[in-house]
Amino acid sequence: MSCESETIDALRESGHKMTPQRMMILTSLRHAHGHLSAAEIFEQVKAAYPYVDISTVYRTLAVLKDMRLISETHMGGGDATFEWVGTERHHHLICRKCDHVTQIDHKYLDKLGADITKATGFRADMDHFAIFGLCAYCARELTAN
Amino acid sequence: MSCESETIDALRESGHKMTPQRMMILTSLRHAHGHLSAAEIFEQVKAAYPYVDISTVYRTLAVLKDMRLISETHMGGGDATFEWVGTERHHHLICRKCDHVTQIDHKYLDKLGADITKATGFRADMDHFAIFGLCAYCARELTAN
DNA sequence: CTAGCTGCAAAGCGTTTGCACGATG
DNA sequence: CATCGTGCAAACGCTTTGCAGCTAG
Repeated sequence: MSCESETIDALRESGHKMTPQRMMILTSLRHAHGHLSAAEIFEQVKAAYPYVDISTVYRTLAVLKDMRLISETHMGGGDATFEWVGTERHHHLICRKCDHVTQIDHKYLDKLGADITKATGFRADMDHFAIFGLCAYCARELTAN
Repeated sequence: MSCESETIDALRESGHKMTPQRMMILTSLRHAHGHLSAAEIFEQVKAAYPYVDISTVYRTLAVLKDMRLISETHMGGGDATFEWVGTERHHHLICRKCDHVTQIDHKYLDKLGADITKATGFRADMDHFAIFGLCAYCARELTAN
């Protein structure tokens, strides 16, 4: 798995150790195209390494989040989801009626971030956004009534 | 408290009953300028009506949220916050370093909502947004290092 | 009168923490 | 060999739910 080497180096340089558990959590997040809950990561890792504990997953996620290698998002449901901060950024549109999730391109939010910084000096994290609303289908159905 | 009358009517028309508890939760939310957690609402209501239960607060908040009279936002900390959906909409900028919260005007997000609808048909709830990032002060401090 | 609301108590859920052992660098 | 990470188990805090009695319309 040499494709993870720069991540491993980043961890080491910030004083963290590399363990098989962390390796697998890392791989799980990198190979997942989309967001994973802590429980989903736990299941994936456990498939290959049955003795991992959910607390190890949470602890590793906290480290990775601090290093800003992953992002955490609360999508309305009880649990948080985590996602690798890759190059192609995207954002989620979550329907509050049917819970369907679609994605939108980063370009829609890019300008917003720039505007906010210009106006207030605040540097918004524009990695990963969860926007709630009504999807096209549910909106149509609701106005029909 | 005749200033709440249109809200009461709205509740009645959607088949809900008006109770003293709901009245106070409603008042608490309307008079609060800003966001309140369920626990904060609970405390406020309990001050005037000591026998309320926290579960009543949650149940009422669920009803109000369904009717879109209030909005729910997860601001990073463990608990959700609720806010009256008034006329002047605003959004929160939350610093991930110092946890300082500032507000921005609705106009910055208005166009974003319109763009998203045009592109995807998704009707975004642009009532209340929580945007994470670095505030001007922390951003300056971080780049200085 | 009857659907809906309340208080109470208990459970549920995702998440966090204390501890002693084991692994990493 | 010192430090950091792990598994285990238990605790945690916010939120939800079942139930019997009460209340609004």
